[in-house]
This record gives sequence, C-alpha cells and structure tokens, in this order.
Amino acid sequence: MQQSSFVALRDRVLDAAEAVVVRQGIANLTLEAVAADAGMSKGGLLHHFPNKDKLIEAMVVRCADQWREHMNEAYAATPEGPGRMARSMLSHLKDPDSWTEQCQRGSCAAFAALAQNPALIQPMRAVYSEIRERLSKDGLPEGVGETVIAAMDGLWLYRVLGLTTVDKTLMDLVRKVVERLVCGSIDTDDVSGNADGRNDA
Amino acid sequence: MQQSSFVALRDRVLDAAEAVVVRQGIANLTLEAVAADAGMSKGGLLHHFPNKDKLIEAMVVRCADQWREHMNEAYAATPEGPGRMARSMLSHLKDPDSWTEQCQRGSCAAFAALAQNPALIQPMRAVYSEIRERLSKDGLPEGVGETVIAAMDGLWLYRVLGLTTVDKTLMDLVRKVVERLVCGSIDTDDVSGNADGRNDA
DNA sequence: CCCCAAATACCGTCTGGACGGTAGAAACCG
DNA sequence: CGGTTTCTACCGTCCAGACGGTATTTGGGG
Repeated sequence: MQQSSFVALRDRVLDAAEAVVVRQGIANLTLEAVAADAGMSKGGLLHHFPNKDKLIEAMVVRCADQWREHMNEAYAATPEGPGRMARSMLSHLKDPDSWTEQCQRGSCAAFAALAQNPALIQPMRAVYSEIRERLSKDGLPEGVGETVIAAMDGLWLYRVLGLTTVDKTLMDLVRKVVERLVCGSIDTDDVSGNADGRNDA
Repeated sequence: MQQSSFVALRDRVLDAAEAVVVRQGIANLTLEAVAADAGMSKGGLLHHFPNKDKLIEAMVVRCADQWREHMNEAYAATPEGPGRMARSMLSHLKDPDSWTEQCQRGSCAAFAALAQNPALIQPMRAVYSEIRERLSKDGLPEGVGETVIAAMDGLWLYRVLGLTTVDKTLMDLVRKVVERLVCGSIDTDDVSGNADGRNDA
C-alpha cells in the first residue's frame, strides 16, 4: 500500500503540504503537519525530502511546471493572430474553478517559499520571464501585454489575500474590459506611437 | 531620551518591525528582533504591545490609515469629472519612489498578518471595500474601475514577490495604457452596453 | 521646596512548548 | 540476508510570553 502508485508518493506529499497551508495557514506548515496529512511519520517524510527547503522547492517547481503546461495548452487552443498570447491568458478567466485552483496552488507555493527562503521562488520567476517574453512578441502595442497580465495578477492577489471576493461576476467584468483593450489595440495601434507622448500633470 | 517624542515610540516600534521584515524576511519577524531594532528589550516591547498579534494588528492598521490618507490626498488633487477616482489612483504610479515605499509598507503588514493570523488583515480589507465602492460610483462603464485597480495591484504583486523587476519603465507603460483605457471609456461608454455580448471562443 | 509614595516604563531571566533535523531500530521486500 | 523504506525516540535551538525586579517620572502633603 505504501507505493500505491509509482511516482504518486511525491505528489501525495506535495498535495498534503498544500492542504496544510490552505487549512491551517503558512505558519502551521510544519514537517509534522505535512507528514500527518500525507499519512506518514516525520522521519518517513524526511527520507524523501531531506529538509524543509527541498520540500518547498518541490512545491514551487511543481506549481511552475503546471502553470507552464496550462499556459501552453491555452495558447495552442487560441486562434492565431496578434495578441494571441494575451488572449490565451485571458481565457483562463473563463473557468473560475480551474483558475481558483491554480490560484490556490500558486499562492501556497509562493508564500511557503517567501516565508521559508525567498530564493526558492526562482522557478516562478522563470515562468514569469517566459510569459513576459512571449507577450512582448505578441504583436500588441507596448504596454498592453504587461497590462493584461498585471490585471489578471491583481485578481490573483485579491483572492490570495482575501482583500475582496473574486467571483465569476468580477472575473467576467475585468476579462471583458481587458479583452476590449486587447482587440482595440489590434485595430488602432496608436498607443505605441504615443509611447513618447508624456501627458503627465 | 526614552520618549524623544510623545507618540513616536509606537511608530518607532512599528518602523522597526517593518525594517526587520524587509531585511530578514517574515520568518525572522520575532519579538526579540523587533525589540533589538527598536533599541529596547523584549520585555520592554511587550510592555507596549501585550502580544505579537497586537503588534501586527498595529502594523496593519497604521498601513491602512496611511493608504487611505494617501488616497484621499491624491483624489483631492485630481481634476473633477468621470473617472476621477480611477485617475487619482493611477497618479500614484507617477512617483515610483513613493509607490515603492507604500508597496513595502503594505507587503510587510499584509504578509506579517497572513503568517501570524489571517484575520488581522481585516483593516486592509476595509480600505479595499472603500476603494471599490468609490470606483463603482466613478462614472465609468462597469468593469473599468475594477480593471484599473487590478492592474495596479498586479504590479504590486510583482514587486512584492520579486516575480519581475518593476521599474519606472514598466510602471509608465502600464499607466499609459490604463489611462488610455479610462479616457477611452469616458468618450465611448459602449462597454457596459456590451455586457451581454459573449464572444467566447 | 522637599520627601515619600504610587504609577509608569523598561529590563533580564526563565519556562514551556514547538520545530527542524538526526540516529538507530523495525518492517517490508526480493 | 541485503537493501529500502518507514517508524520511534531524541537532541539542540528558537521563540512567545510570564515574571520579578529596577529606574524614572509623577503627584501630593507638609
């Protein structure tokens, strides 16, 4: 019974870690709690992850990989043309359940890393670099891609910190406005032409 | 010398707490570390804040108050008309130094609360409710105000998690795109009219 | 103005408990 | 029997908070 599936043990432990964070908060993410939730002893847990840093690193890596995969799938399913990357990212907002789950995964890993050792967040940084790289070659005027993803991550922040409730209504509202922004930028791309136009007060 | 200024002691302690978080991370936000940074003993610290929860609560409250104040000042300095609230918030992005400082303050308090006791974040939630309330009465089409603040908080998230560098260039890019969005929404407010128009793929 | 007492601000020490990590035994496997 | 996995027991450290004591200030009576 111990290795019910071959590779599943690692995932079982990482799931347990996320569950602990969700239920009891970052402060209670202890080796004992994770082990208990995964149905093993602390010693057994430490056999697979030599220390807490490695455990959290694995959480972050798994999360980053899933994110990347999710992103590529959405991109493949998005019609070609300018703003394809931006449009594919916005499509995530159409499925609140999936989005919420990704949010939770990401926040567990990110906050665990932040609390344990900020350097552990590196894999997520890497994913972000890729996203921004692809957005910069998306055929949109400067700044639009950055705005799209910033708005999406703002929603992420609200959910994660509980600053405000993020329901389908809010997600749809923001998504439609941003979609309009993207489409409008494709038709009239005079934003980039205005890159130097300082209208600061 | 101990009470150099009358009320300043409390602020000195809270400043110390923020400094500890900035320099050493949330995990090292201990009473001893705060006391040391504030130039007093742990016993002395506990004389003013009966326990760690109260200390962090004070951090959050101070941060929320400063935020509200900052917000009201910007609003007062912003020309009247539709989207005044949205425009006043965007003006924060024009001063990277001030914005960065606010970011740091906010993140220290928010993460300290998140790690210690998520319920302590309540004062920030309250500020957010006010902001969203005012944005909803801002004379903009539905969703625009929400998008504006979501984009700004996305930048906040990047800075706080270090997901990507947030410099003046990026801030200006996003600000200009969002400003354009706000102004465009004032001229042609057909976004709200399109609320039902589903163009999902 | 002085003296004494009460309040206030602060300090150093202690303790109980939690946590990360180690070590060796035990169970399971072929 | 050898190797792998898992367990139990334990150690050293750290931290929140309690406690008793000390310096400084305040205030009131003579």
